[in-house]
Amino acid sequence: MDIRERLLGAAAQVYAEAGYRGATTRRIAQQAGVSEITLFRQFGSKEALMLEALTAASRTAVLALPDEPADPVRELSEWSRGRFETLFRIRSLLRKVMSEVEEHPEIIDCAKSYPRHPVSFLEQYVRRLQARGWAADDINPKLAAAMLVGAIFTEAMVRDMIPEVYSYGIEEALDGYVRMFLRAIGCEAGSVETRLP
Amino acid sequence: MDIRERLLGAAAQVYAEAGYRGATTRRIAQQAGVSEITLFRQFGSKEALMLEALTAASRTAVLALPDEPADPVRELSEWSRGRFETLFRIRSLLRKVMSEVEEHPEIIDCAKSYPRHPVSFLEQYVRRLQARGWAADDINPKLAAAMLVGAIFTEAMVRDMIPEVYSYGIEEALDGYVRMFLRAIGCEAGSVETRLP
DNA sequence: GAAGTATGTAAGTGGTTACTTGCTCTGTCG
DNA sequence: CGACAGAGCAAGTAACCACTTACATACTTC
Repeated sequence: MDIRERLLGAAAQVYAEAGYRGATTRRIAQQAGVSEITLFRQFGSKEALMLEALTAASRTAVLALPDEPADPVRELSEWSRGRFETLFRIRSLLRKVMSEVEEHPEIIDCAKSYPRHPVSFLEQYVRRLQARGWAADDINPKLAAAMLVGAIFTEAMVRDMIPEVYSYGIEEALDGYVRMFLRAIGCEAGSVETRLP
Repeated sequence: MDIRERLLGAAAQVYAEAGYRGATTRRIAQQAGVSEITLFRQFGSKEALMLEALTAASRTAVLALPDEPADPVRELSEWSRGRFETLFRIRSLLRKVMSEVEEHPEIIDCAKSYPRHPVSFLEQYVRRLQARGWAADDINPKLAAAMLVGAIFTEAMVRDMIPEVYSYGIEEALDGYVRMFLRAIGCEAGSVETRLP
């Protein structure tokens, strides 16, 4: 593999493990299997390396929801599961970024290369459900989306930290969240099928 | 004020700003307005100081919910608001703890001096709603509690980081969460009053 | 007033950090 | 074969880290 890419990958991994201050150039070079001097010759400084590494690492595509809702339970279950898995996979890196944004605001700018935030995908989906009469009109779509996404986000962040609180299985949890979410927005289990042509 | 307490407070504050590695003994002593030597004479080492400071800082009482539910909307709104304010106030410290648990597992042990976790308070409340027939029986109380608490937690953690996503007001958000939560567990707006004697 | 306690200043310990300099090795290309 | 580019090695820079020693100063307490 290319040495630059090895260094970028190692930088992201070590940063996820130890944060900015803990990600020493020595440790990154060792992880990449190259000498520390090569790191500086390639990127000039630790800051330049970390910025490029985090920008590359935050390029994770957000799963889309169908434009035409057909089976909300299935579609939302799959989407929630994908959302959780993405967040859970990068949870260490996310926790470091969250804790260091105040000190290094520039690191969130490269993480904000997101074209759109997951909440707005779900928000649009809720709007479409409302448009077809499958969800109550007095629901604020943005708030509803934020609630489900927030619950999933918390599972991904906290689950492995306080296991005695989050004792249930993740499958069970996501299914439960989706079911309660649909009830909350007035999209009951049987109501969709009966309204289908 | 006592010098020990000043140092403990300063340690917690600097830790919340800069994390463990960034909370240098020099900076803590400066923040407390004492000399660095006094810090070491009082606590022996940075580690001992930080452990004591974080243990003290995590002693935040969890608001209780009434044993006898009477007005779910009001009771849950007040509880959610208190929960959010607590989390939002210590959000910087929480973010640091979350990002450093993997490296320093001992810091979560002192934070776990919680007698009970907020989720279990809400879980018990949902059980009591179910016992009186105010909530659906097919709802998993622990999951329901985790969903609302997770949504509030996410608001407290992320709100000030990506304001363009969380554009609505926090009052509006908490009210919406409580309303959707009650719908989700089958505790509709009018259903409680009609069942009251 | 003497003794003891708590705090301060000054200076320095060894270790680690990001980063640099000078030189050597190794592979590729003409 | 010879030129050259990219990588490594050894050593060293100044700054910062947690922590220590030696000594002076204030304040209380008997």
